[in-house]
Formats: sequence, structure tokens, C-alpha cells
Amino acid sequence: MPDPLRVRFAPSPTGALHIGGARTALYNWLLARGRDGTLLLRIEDTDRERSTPENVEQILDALRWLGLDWDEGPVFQSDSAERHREALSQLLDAGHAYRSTATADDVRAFKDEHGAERGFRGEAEDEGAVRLRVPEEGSTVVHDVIRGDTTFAHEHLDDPVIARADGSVLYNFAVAVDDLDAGITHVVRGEDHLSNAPKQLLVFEALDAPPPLYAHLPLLHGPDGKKLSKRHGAASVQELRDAGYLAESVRNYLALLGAGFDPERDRFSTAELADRFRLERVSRSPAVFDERKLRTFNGRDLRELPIDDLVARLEAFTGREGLRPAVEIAQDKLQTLADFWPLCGFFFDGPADDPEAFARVLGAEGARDALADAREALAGTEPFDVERVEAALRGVVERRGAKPKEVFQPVRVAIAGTTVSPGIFESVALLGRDETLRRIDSALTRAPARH
RNA sequence: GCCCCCAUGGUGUAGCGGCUAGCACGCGAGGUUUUCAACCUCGUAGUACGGGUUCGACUCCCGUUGGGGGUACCA
Repeated sequence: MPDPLRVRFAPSPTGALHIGGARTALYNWLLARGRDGTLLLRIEDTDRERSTPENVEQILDALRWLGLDWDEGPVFQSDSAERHREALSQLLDAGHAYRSTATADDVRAFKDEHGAERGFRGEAEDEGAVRLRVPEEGSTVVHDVIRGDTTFAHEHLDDPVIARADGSVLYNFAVAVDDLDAGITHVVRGEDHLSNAPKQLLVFEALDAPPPLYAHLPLLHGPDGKKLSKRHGAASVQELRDAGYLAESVRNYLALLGAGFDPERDRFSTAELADRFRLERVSRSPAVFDERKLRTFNGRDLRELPIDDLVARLEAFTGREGLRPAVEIAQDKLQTLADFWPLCGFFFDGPADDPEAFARVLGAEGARDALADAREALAGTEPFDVERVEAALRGVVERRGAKPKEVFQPVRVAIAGTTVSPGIFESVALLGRDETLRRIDSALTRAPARH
């Protein structure tokens, strides 16, 4: 029997859940859910400034939106101050750590003297910050599930500061103690933590405790190869949500970004993802987050959503109600939830204001006449349903010997105000005869007469 | 500067010593078409470079170059 998994994810509480962090959270989630493990949510808050209740709530909210739940937590590192102090004096007493007043300048001076590649070693003093004593000889090797062994020679490692002079502990010490106490078996985090791993391993060793398994994920980059940031558009899952992406699409896309799933497929249910996820399969090289591809995935998923579901999401997204009829005729044209209102808002709030489109389409040769003919045909259409509307409009096309678009576009611009809308017959039928005629009349009044 | 990681088309990836280097997104052309999408066809483009090892390297080793991360009494 394998030991039960205890996995933890620990976003930093800065308020925004960054996309890279979201992927890390997702992989932790898939790992735990796929192997019946326990998932612990920890907030890395040794730096008190960041973990304001508002920031934490934003993170939790983003996690929930993504559909990631956890079994225990959130727990805060700052809640374990007593235990941290205890572990600290344990190391001090055993000689694995010492106090030192050495500053960053002292460390620099040390390297000037001994060489830049030499790790700093301080002298034990009665006061000052607490530094962990790194062995002179040998090395610490990180056995990483994803990247294999990475060896860190002790001679290159500085004696890391693990607690401030005031006794408050620092990250590398606190996580190690917390992971130990929480019985964490798997630590899955970003590659930016790889160089922290030997420090934490050294803490485990000093505490004479077995370390968890580590897996460091490659980082996510923007299209320019640089670290993903707001410059690249959305950089946090909150922004993705606001941009109208579906949580399940984001999940699916993020999961595919480096997890080594079947390359012949690009769609997996969340259950499948959890079932197939293998830490060993995760890529070692960084990936570029491509929002266009996410858009494509999103559009595909959105188009297949049951209509009731889509309507509910759109009403929540736009804050408007009674959207269903419009959603029915627009679903195929949406890529994100945010696409809906620009496309269909005219049904509810009147024609959009697009003078350029109006002038171009209704100013074209014969456009005004075509629109007048359409008005006449529509005025006599009964009942006013999609079928009859289509017959009426096509009749106009035929009588005028025009191309379809020479009639349809003027009508479209008259009712929508722009050149883009759902299908013209569906749109006209949905708007109803009275409103359609009203808008056509209004357009006719504004349109320049040209024959 | 020093420590560490990474390297298949524009992007995400498959490959695990012998392949016509596969799939998807994008992009291009065509088809369909009432706009925008969607959809169908076809097409485009890749193993960073240099040395080895081997009968044989995208696959293994070394170096170079390039990219990234770390280097706090931050997390």
C-alpha cells in the first residue's frame, strides 16, 4: 500500500492569482484528486503585509471559480509562531544553527575575499539573526520528480538566514517545519523555488526528519518569452474571468500546458485530467501562455454548452436578464462570454452607434431603396417568424435582382447599428415587426438618398 | 559576477538509437456563405550551433550560443 498522499498548494497572498500560480494549483489539485490524496491549502504569509483578509479572499475566490476545492485549510504560516520558535531553538541547541549579526554587506565582503562562488559562513555570536549551518563538505541533491537530480555543492551555498533578529522565522525555515508538521508528502511548485529546495532539505536534515517529494514546474512565459505579466494582457485568473473565459476551458488549457497528456487530443474532462495526470510526465521546459489558443478552446466549449447553462452564465456575466432568445441565435458566434453584449446588445438597448458603418453601408448605391423595399415586405409579413421573414427578405433580393448582401446588410445596419449581428432573419424575427419597422424608418430618415 | 535549470515549426506538444519527424493552435489558399463566426479541403513551417559516441542520432556525452530562475533579517 502506498502512503496516502498529502499535497499542498500555497499561492502567495498578493490578491491576484497569477496564471502560473493557477496552473501550479491545478497540478496539485489533479495530483491529489487523481490519487485520492488530501489537499491542503496554505497561505504563505510570513510576510504579514500581504495576507490581508481582502487579498486572501480574492485568492480563495479565484480558486473556487477555477473549480479547485481543498480538504484542509486555508492555514496560515503565521499561526504556527509558537511551534516555529520551538523548532528554531531545537536547531540552535543542537548546533545546526547559530546567531550572527552579519549583514548583506558582510556577505559581499566575504565573497570578495574568498571568491564569488564561495558560500558565506558566519561566526557564532550571542545575538543577531539565526543562520542555518551548511556543512563544509559534500552536497545536497534535490531528487525532483520532474527534473531528476540536481546537485547543490555545499561550498556554493550561503548559510541561509532562517529567522530575523527579532525571532520571527523566514520562509525557507517556516515551510519546511510546516510541511513536516502537516505530513506533506508532495510539494509541487514553480521552478523559481528550485534553489530554495536545498535550503529546505537542509532544514529537514537538521530536524532529523524525512523530506517530502519535490516537483518543480517550469514557469509560464508571455508571447515575448518574458515572464508573464499584465503587459501580455491577462496575467491573473481574475482577469481571465473578467475577459469572459469559461472556468472549465481555462482548466483544460492550463492542464495541457506542459503536463504531457495524449498529444492527439486537446480536450479532456476534469475527471480525465485527474485520472491521467502524472507528475513524471510534466515538461521540464517553460511554456508560453497563448491567449489566442485559449480563446479557440473557449469558443469550442462555449458553443457546446447546454443553452440553459449558457444563458445563466451570460446573465451572471452581464448582469442583465431575459437574454435567452438572443443567446439562442448567437451561441454559435461567441468565443467568450464577453463577446455576447457587443453582438447582441442592440436587441435590448437599441442600435449601436457606429456612424462609419452606417455611412458606408447605407450610403452605398441603391442601399436606401433596398432598405425601403425590405421595409415594405416586412410590413406585410404575417406571422412574423424566422421562416416568413426569410421568405420576405429573399423576395426583395429576387425582385431587385440584387446580391443578398445588398439587401441584408442595410437591414442589419438599420436594426443593429453595426455590420455584425446574429443571422439577419433570426435577428429581425426576434426584434419583432414593430421594433424592426421603427428602426428601419429611423435609418431611412437618416440615410442619404442615392439612386 | 556567482549558483542552478531549460532547448523539436510562430505557439503548445509527441517521439524515448533506425520515423516520409505525428497532432493541435496560428498563419496562407480554396470551398460554403446574409455580416461575424463556425464548418470542409489543401497548404505553410521544426529537431539552435559545433564536436564526439555509434553501423546509425531529434533521441546519449561534452562544449558553445540562446532563454529562464535564484542570488534579501521577501515569499
